[in-house]
Amino acid sequence: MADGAELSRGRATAEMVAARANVSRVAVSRAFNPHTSLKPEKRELILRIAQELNYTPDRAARALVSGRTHLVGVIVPDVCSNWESQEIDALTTALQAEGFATLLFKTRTDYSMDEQLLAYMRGFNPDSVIAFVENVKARTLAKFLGRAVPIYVDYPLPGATSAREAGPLFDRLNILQRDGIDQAVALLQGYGVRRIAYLAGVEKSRANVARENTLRQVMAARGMEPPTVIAGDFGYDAAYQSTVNLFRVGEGADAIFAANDVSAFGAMDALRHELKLRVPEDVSVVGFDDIAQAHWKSYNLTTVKFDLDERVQALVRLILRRLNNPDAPALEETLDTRLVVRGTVGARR
Amino acid sequence: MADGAELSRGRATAEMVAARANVSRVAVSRAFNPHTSLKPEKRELILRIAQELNYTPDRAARALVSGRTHLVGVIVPDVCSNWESQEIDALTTALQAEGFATLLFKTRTDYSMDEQLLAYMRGFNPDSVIAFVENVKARTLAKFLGRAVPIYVDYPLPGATSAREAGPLFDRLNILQRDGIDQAVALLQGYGVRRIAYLAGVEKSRANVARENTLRQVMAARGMEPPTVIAGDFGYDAAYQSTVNLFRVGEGADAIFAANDVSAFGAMDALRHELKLRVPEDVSVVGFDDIAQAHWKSYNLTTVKFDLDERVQALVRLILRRLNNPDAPALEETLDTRLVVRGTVGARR
DNA sequence: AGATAGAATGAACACGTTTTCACTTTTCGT
DNA sequence: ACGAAAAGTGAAAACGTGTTCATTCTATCT
Repeated sequence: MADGAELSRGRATAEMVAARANVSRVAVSRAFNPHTSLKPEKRELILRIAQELNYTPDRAARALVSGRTHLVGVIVPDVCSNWESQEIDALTTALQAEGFATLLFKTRTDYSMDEQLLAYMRGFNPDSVIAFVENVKARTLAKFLGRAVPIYVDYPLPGATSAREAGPLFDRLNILQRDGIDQAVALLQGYGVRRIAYLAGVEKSRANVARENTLRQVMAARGMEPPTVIAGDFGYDAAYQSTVNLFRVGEGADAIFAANDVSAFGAMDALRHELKLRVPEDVSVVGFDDIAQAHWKSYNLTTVKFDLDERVQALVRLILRRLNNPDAPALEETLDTRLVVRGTVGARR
Repeated sequence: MADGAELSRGRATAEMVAARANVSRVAVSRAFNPHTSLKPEKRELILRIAQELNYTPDRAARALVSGRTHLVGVIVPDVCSNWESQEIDALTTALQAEGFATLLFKTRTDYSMDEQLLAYMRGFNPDSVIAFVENVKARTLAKFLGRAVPIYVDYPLPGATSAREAGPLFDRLNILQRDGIDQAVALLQGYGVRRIAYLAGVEKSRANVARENTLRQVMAARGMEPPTVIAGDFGYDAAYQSTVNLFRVGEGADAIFAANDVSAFGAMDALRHELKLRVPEDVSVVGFDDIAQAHWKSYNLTTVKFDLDERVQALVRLILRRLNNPDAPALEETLDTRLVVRGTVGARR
């Protein structure tokens, strides 16, 4: 029963399992790969011995020969931002169930280092990439990512107006913002709101631009004056300050439409605790995302939601599809948004 | 100028760079490894050509021969939980700066699948592991992790009473809860608080047990009756319900000491919006963590803080130290906590 | 100038797996 | 019971890099 080979780096190797089981090293490899032919009892024996020895095929070696790392790179500007942390959470769970793992990278909030970061990430050879980046051109992405599969969420790539045009590597998941925003504006209008202020996110980010433009279109379609825009960065503190300024220095508003829920919280706290105004009796507030905190009693925020689970499922489906079929034509899926009505929109006093 | 080799899998290889630069493949390898001897102008030439060809040494091949993946596995029960998302964020930034990447895994909130998850993670060969797991024994960890370096945060491993005893693989970072909790209790006592309720976290989690025990000890040392304990799970909703029960069915309390900030928010919202009690005039509230939301105006929470940046820096320092010197004796570092006074503790009406 | 130490170099091997390709054994239909 | 088809098998060749080791070149010292 002497297992000829020594412990290599503390881990068992296929060679050692083979020696123990009196089979060839190739048989061990086959035992771990489902679509190969191997006598069932032999496979069983090998797997048992492998378990005894605590053996698992080395992923580095596997990656070297197969070109697959089973890593999915995720780039976000801010893990703490509640929306993104919820997305990362759901994504990690889903990927884990499929035999993958999340490789996390952090870009800067102002999106300034995106290109270097992509190059850095490429070094880890992820099989696929989900990126919340902003200032990167389609061809740069193609250059850096090599054979990896980026799935570019939410917004069109600059330099490629459609998924098709960007080449087969770029699948895309769109969020149709119009429905939810239209429902929100309709609700506000029904309560007699006339002057809406848009509390912006990071100025040139595509999320912010898309939301602001959609809001403008929707309001115009309903015959309303364009919204006042006040600055923000998707964060609480900036939202707080901007809201205070809007009412102290500026002209105020009947309602605030925030670029995301956290901004809405900042606006609400400014209204209530600094400006001594009531929500919604004096000013209505609408958010975007429907993060978990939106239902907390202190805020109870009316907000535009898109279904996170649905989105993550779609993302993982796209990733797996492309990995199994790298040359399939680019796919584009679209998800809806809808308004979740809670307590921050109401009749004016 | 014909570069003899073809494109391999879409990526340039050291062979191709060597051919272009008229040097051997070994020279290319040396150009990318700082502590090797290579004529400066030659290294420069190689690096230039490498950049032209968009070449980076393949990490899978590198990992195969060196045994280093430059991956750090991080296991958390819940990415969304604000404390953990802030930790992940800081950790990712710090690791990125050192040439590593965060490999993220999610365990279940009740910590039930920890062992399988460790085995799964081990398959990816992380160089080091930072785990928020609960029900895993020291020897199981040693078995699964092989040569990887787990750094076990906050709480002693079951089956190993000291870092030393667990063997050289286990460094540890302790949080000294006593100081901050004592300051909080002193503050409460100063305002005449007598009956404190402890709003618990996940029942058997080490974070919860440590906080409850420390609170008991501190209160006993100050001559107070032991706290009433009410159930919780570190989340908002459970905290909300438990607080309502405490005052509707149970005996109430002068102050609530919550296991973490999110629980404290749930308790505050229950007090204010459901029970129509004032904070702090009727009931004082203290949290634990000092997450970003704690300073939001709606809560303005008095809470026990430990410095996240300090902690993350210590963690990364420990990781790098062990990677450079695998056989160094186990190290144990300790961090302090302190009370951050805001507006949720005050004189009773 | 000669001896010598040190740096620079490339050939060969190692890392642990998957895959191809012949080859051998088993299974099945008649 | 025979042949053909199918399934099972192991030797050898990849995959792309880091690391010895013996060799050649260069610069320094006496």
